[in-house]
Amino acid sequence: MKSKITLKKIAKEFDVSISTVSKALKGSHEISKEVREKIKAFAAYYNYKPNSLALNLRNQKTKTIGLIIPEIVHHFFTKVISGIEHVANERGYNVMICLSNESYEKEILNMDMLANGIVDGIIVSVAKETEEKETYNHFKELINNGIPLVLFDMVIEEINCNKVITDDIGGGYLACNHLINMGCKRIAILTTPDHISVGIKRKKGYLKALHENNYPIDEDLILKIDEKNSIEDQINNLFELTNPPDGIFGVNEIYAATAIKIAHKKGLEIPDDIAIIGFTNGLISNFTTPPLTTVAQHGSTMGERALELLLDEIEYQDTDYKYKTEVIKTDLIMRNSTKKIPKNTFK
Amino acid sequence: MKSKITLKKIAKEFDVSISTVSKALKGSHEISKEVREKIKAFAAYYNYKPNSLALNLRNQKTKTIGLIIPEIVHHFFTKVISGIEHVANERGYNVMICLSNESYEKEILNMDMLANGIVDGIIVSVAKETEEKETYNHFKELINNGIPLVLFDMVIEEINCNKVITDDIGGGYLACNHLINMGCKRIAILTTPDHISVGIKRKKGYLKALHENNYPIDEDLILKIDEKNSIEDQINNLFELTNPPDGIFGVNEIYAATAIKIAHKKGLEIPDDIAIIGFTNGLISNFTTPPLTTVAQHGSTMGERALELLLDEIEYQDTDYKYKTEVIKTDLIMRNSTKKIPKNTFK
DNA sequence: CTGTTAGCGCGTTCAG
DNA sequence: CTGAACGCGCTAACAG
Repeated sequence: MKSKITLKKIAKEFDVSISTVSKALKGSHEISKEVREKIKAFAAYYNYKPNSLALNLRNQKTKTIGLIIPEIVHHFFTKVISGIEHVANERGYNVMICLSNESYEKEILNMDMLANGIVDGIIVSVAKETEEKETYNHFKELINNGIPLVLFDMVIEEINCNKVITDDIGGGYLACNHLINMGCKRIAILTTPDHISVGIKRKKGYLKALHENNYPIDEDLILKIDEKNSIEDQINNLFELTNPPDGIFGVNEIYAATAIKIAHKKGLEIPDDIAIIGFTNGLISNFTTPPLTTVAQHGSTMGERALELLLDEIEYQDTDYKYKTEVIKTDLIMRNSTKKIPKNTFK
Repeated sequence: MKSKITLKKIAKEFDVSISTVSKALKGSHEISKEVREKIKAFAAYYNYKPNSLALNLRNQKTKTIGLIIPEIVHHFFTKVISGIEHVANERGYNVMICLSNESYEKEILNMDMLANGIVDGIIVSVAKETEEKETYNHFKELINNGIPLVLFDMVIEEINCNKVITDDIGGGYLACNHLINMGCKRIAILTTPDHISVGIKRKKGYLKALHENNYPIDEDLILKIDEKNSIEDQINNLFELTNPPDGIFGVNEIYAATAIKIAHKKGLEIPDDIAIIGFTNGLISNFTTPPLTTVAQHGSTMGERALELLLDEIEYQDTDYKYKTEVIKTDLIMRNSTKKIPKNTFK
């Protein structure tokens, strides 16, 4: 268990000064060829690597950026991470990933940790609890301390920084409109409670599509799922309505996949008796029976853009930097859970 | 964009020395109560936090550990990360996650990066390419440099360090045995090419179960899937055999779920015509039709144990530390893809 | 061609 | 009670 080799040790070995070694290793012509080669060979043999801590301290930058996400067991976030890693590699940065577990406390803990000089900038998707509490001082402090911040996915309007968001309204519209085109007459939405902004936005898109097509809005068909209780039970209630839906839009993959599961249990045919569409093109969608039509969110693009914006800000020289909000469009991925022959054509 | 506050700046503010400030903030009784309070108040107001880089450099430890995994878009790895994060939090450590993308080069790059003083220890699941190449010098160097290393999941026998592995043989045995108990007569395995050790081990368990039950071994039923080509096409061939299987064991979730998909296409009933079992209890298994019986791998337990072992080594004082290999048992998660009435009882 | 010095931010002697 | 000096490992400006 020998400890790491340092400039100092090499210097002692050859009985020269530390700076001579430093220069020699950088191939400086100030140092005689002879000494240079000797030192280089020795360093190579002992696998010398400059200590990053010391370099970072000296350069006042670390070439690493911090990422705080609420949960990692989500396909969307893993895609975001892939995107971030991708551009981080290209531009010579490292990524430090932290999980807030949707907790306000842990989000702050993570931010404090990262802010102490460890990273050059931070990318955050805000925890649900923080969004609920509506206390955002930790973000403001961060910005006050001059540490670049990019929010993505779950963002906060009032914080002045770069942002990357999904076009949730457009996506919700896309989904609902698709069901309408497929001939559905009673379209339900499985959404989140009111404090989750992405759920609200996707619902807004849903309502917009209904409105444009002169569909009535039926509150019975708007199910706000409380994740503290059984998701299956709540969705089940929808199927037991006297006037049940013939189309369902789940604002995430789990809700939609669970709806498929329950439809099967009820002996309904998908998509003939009921069409189902999800949001986020994750791992599950491809393996349900039938495969789930879904609104793709392009997580890795979001990750890429988020880091690019962050690095722009970090590496920006002048003082007139101005923040952007990028909206990433969604796409419809057609699969068999909605391949319904339009009713008006046939029946 | 004011830059971060430091001891130096506080010292200048009150016209005292840096060390006075340092002591005051630590509540040292060497400093007069008056000065102490004043400085503390000022520091709190400006949200002073000691620079981690400087601390780490001074203390020669960083309280962060590195994690290198081949891929993040895998439910298993996200569970491992959760487990690691969990004990990291408890014990005051941070985690730096890096992706090797199954590439030998990137694995080395990541290790070099982490080894330069950034982390106190490293946890790795070896990339497929590394396993294929069988060149493990980077691990040996790391150990030579005195940096604690824990391998998990994809491990290398010949490297002398702590290890945490799944009981893959036991799991394969469990899966195959279950199919036998369900009355399957011709059991196929969807496995990996021969250089992937976990695939080999799961197959070994499968063969053991066949052997114990006096089942013949039919090479036609052993399908080594080449992921460079279409998984669906390869599995499809299995169904077209003149003597097709009535039970399938997929060594991972994707293979098993794909088998379900194809069985549907062929118009087969699951589990009556064909029973299917997977490995790894991921997100997909719960949402196939029927839900997939599977061998659960306890990723988060593996993560917890891996970090615990690493911290044991890091914090160990004496020189007689000896390495362990922990084997994490698997469990059978019964769902409907194998709920077959034993043939010998009925038919 | 080589060495000295200073400084990144911090904590810890040791003198005063 | 307070401050100067040192060292963690490294680089860069400046002397020699």
